[in-house]
Amino acid sequence: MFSARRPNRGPSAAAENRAALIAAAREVFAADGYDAPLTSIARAAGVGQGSLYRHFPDRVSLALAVFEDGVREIEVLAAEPGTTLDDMLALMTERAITSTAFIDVVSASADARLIHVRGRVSELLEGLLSEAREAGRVREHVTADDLVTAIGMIAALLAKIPADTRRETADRAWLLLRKGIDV
Amino acid sequence: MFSARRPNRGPSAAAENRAALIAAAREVFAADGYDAPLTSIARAAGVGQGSLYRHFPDRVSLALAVFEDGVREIEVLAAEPGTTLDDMLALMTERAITSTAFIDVVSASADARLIHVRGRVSELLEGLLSEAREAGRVREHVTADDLVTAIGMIAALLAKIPADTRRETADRAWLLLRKGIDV
DNA sequence: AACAAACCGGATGATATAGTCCGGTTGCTA
DNA sequence: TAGCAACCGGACTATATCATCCGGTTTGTT
Repeated sequence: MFSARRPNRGPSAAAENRAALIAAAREVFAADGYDAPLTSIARAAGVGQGSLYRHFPDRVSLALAVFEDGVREIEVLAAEPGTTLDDMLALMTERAITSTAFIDVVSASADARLIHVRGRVSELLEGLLSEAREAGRVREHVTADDLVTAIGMIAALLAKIPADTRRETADRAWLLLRKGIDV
Repeated sequence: MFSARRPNRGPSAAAENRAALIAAAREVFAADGYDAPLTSIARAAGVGQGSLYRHFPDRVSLALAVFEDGVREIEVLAAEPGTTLDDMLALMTERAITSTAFIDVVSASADARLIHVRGRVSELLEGLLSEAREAGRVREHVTADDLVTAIGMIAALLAKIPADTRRETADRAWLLLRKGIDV
C-alpha cells in the first residue's frame, strides 16, 4: 500500500507537528489538568521536546491554542439571541467536566493573556445575568462575580476527584448552588 | 544573661525538635498549602532533613500531628449538646480559611489514615444534619455528602486565591450555597 | 545531483524536591 | 572521666520537570 508514514521532519512537517501537539495537549490537559508536564505532551504527540518549545514557547501559548475553540464557542453562544444564563453556565460546566484545565484558562489571574480571556468571559456573563435578573429568574443579590466564583469553585472541586465522577458531582454542586441549602 | 540557646542535639533535644517541626509545619502548611516542600518545613524549624524524616516518616504523619488538635476540636464541638449544623460548618470553614491544608486532611481520599479521619467527620456531620432536617432548618434534599462536597468545594477555591481574600470569598460562597442562586 | 534553508528530536544542563546515610555531637551512667 | 546509646544535621542520591542547544534530516531549488 501507499506509505502512510508522516515524515515528521523537514520543512513540510511543521504544520502537522503543530497540530499533533495541540491535539495531544488537549488530551493530556483533560486527563491530567493544566499543570501536566509538557514533556508528556511532547511524548504523546510523538514529537521531541525541542519541537514543542519551538512551536509553543511556554505553557500559556499552548493552552491558548488548545482552548481557543472553547472560548470562541462561548462567545458565539453569548452572541446568539435566545441564549440564557442557564445555557451559558451549562456550557461552561460541560467544558469544566471535559477538562478542568479549561477553567484554569478562563479564570486564571496570573498571565496577562489569560486575564484578557477572563475579562471577556466575565463581560458576557454580566450581560446574561442582567437579563436573568430583569426576568426575575435569579435572586437580586447574585452578582457576576458570584457566578465566576461558583464556576471556579466547581472546577476546583472537579480537579480533585476522579474523572468518571465529575459529571455527577458537578450536577449535584449546581443543584446545591441554585436551590440553596437552607429552607 | 542565662544562655537562651536550645541544644538542638543530643538525646534531650528530641522532644523539642519534634515540637518545633510541628509548629513550623503548621505555619508552612497554612502559608503554602498541603503540598509545600518538606524541606522548607525542616528549614523553618531550624532542623535538618534527617530529623524531620526521623520524627515523621512521611507527609501524612506530619499532617496528622499538625491537625490532630483541629480534628479533636471538631469532635468536641460535635459532642456538645447545643451544637447545630451551622456551628460545625462555621468551625470547619474557619479552619479552611486559616489553612486549606486542614481540609485536605479532613476530606482526603488517598491515605488510609486520612480516610479514617474523613469517616469520623462525615459521621458527625450526618448527625447534625439529621437534627437540622428534623427541625426544618435545611431542605429535604440535602445530604451529608452534599455538605462534604460543599466544604471541599469552598476549600478548593480558597486554596487558589490569596490568603487575605479568603474570608470574604468563603462568606460569599456560603451565602450562595445556603440561599441559592435561583429565585 | 548538489546545496541551503527550514526544521526535527533527543541529549544536556539547570533546578526543585523526596528520601537516605553517616560522621559527629550530646548527655547519661558507672 | 570514659564509654555509649540516642540523636542531630547536612551532604548525598534519585527522580521529575523545564528549557535550551546542536548534530542530523528533509525538501525545494538550481
